Amino acid sequence: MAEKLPTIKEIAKRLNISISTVSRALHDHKSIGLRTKTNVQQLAKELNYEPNQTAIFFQQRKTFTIGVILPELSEAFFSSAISGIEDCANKNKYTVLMGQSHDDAEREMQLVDTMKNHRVDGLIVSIAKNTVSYDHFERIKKYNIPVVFFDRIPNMENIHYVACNMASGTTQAFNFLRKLGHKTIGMINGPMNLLACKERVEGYRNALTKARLKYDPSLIISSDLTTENVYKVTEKLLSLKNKPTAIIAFNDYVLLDAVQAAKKMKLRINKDLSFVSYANLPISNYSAHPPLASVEQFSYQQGQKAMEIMLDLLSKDKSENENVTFYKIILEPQLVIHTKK
Amino acid sequence: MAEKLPTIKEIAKRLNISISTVSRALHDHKSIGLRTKTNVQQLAKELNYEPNQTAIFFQQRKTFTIGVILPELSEAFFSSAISGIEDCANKNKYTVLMGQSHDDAEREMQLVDTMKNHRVDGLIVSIAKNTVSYDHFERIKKYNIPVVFFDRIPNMENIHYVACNMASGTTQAFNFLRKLGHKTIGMINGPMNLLACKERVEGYRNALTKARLKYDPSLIISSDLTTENVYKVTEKLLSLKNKPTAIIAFNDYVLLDAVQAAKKMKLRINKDLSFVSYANLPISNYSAHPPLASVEQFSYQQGQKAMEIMLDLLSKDKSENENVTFYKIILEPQLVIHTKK
DNA sequence: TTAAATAACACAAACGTTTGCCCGGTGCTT
DNA sequence: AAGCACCGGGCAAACGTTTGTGTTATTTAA
Repeated sequence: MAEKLPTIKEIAKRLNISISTVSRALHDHKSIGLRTKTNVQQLAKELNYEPNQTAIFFQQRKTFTIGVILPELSEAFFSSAISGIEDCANKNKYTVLMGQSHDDAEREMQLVDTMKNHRVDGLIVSIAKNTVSYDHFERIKKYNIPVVFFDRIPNMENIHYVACNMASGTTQAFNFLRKLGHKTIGMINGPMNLLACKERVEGYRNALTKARLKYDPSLIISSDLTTENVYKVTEKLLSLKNKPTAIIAFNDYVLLDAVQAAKKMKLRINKDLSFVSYANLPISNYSAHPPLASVEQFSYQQGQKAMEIMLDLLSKDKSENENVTFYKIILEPQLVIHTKK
Repeated sequence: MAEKLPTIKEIAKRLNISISTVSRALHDHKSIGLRTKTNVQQLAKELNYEPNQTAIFFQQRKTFTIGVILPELSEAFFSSAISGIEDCANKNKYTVLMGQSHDDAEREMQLVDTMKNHRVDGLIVSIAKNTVSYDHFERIKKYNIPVVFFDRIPNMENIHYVACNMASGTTQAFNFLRKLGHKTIGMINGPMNLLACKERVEGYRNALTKARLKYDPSLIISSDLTTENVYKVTEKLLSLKNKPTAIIAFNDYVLLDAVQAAKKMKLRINKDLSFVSYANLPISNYSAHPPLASVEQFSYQQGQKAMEIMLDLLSKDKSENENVTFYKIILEPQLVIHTKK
């Protein structure tokens, strides 16, 4: 036990040949004779030789590692997304170094630095909800480490990203509720520094305009997404003179809290007040009060797509990267209508 | 753009001093004069110098990286666990390299190899449900890479692990149902190669013995945990002559499927048939048919504890590791009784 | 038969750090 | 004045691999 791991140097010594020959033999290089080639490969098997990746990483200036930074793994949306990332990475010989920002901008910064020092080949990020400064992302681009964002996109120019068209999703949700007869529709939105939140407003207003309805700004409230705040915001919405009969909730988690708030106010779900939300997480299938419909955001696919973009970026050599066009992949979300059981 | 990253060599050249002096200056080594120390550090800032971790990893034979292999990140139990691992790792300057086995033993093997080649400092694993050969784990131990298992523990000697006492959890669940008046209690168990499943049976039988009841083996059925199989197994249980009035489900996901199966058979949940399950995932708080109680397995804490053990293992030098005693941390699960809303 | 091509391998540099050891100079003690 | 301890710093090896450039024989073409 605790034996030294075998190296090509060791193999070379035993076979009395040079290190470079061993290296080439193991790579099936054509300039090595069949005889020595088999000798080397056989001895390698015997010794249980495994190349030391850290040495290779160092020498090749490439780690075959992708850093993934996201807010919170316990959220189904993100665990599903990283699952898509990892599956795609794994198929292409990459591994995933992961870190959670816990929605803390400071920690996100540190993670970016850590990953940079680890010399990840690329970075896939879904930003923290309170990230407002993007210096750390600007910095890392200088290091020639490509960055691909997904779902939570910062407000930056010239970035690669994949996201869902939340405007369209919101419009779908809105129209769905309209068709059910709802005239006054509220929305619990998220922090406005997230692109997706701006898009939600956009989609909401588009739908209004198309329906020739007037815009009441008080019907859209931004929340910081904490349980307490969602309660507060929900109560606020339901206390308006122009009181909504339906609410579009930021996501399925927010929905759960909003439902609780509404129940406390003695409202009957699906009678006095209906809900639609985003994400379409598995929980909504089993929930006591599922939303009437949910905007599916295809988290797994978003992760997968982000990784595919990354692979493409990495396959091009740096010179090409200079004036590359930026990927902006917009997936079309899909309103999933939940049938009553 | 695409500038060469600064190295200590570069700094040395500019300051016309030796490389070793730069290295020591940056580490605040006492044998370096204050003058040169500040010079070096200042220039390092200016050039935006960052040490090349891949070089350091290589040189130090240590990567400050922990490999984590688990079945499925989309399962809340595991995403919560890895969350605990990552938080603990991050606090201690470690990063997490992660891989999903998707409950496939073959892939698990590959991941172990990949991680070994990446020279992770340690490995934390929750095994795939169909893993029966443990060669890959035996092998990696030879490489002096410590392995800590959690939750899904293989049937091996001399391993470190942290798990919940499922026997005790099952006994708690059983007694809870007994007190509610249930006489015939079924159990949907998982694959018997998992230690936790054996323990479930053990806990079940212990409770029976203590209550001086007879053991009916047909009331415990192993499932492979797929939706179809859970349906099948549930139907089988409910078709017994000695038909259970309550079922202990393997976990909250299995519960969901079992409930559906029961509903198809026109049974009224909580009247004709009651449920208790394990894991206590968030979904059970919002579910339409939550279990009467759930055995909390503290996934986050399990992950955290596993990482703590790992840190301890890594802090000891190899010589000590030879005849180290093996950590077997057993967390006491807690039956959480769900109050009716 | 001779020059040229090729096959098969060896040499050594390079990747960026860390670290044990060495060395010249200064100040202090006897 | 000689001995000593330090202080501040340089030299070079080592970590394991890849790869461009020799260096030989041996074969091939002319």
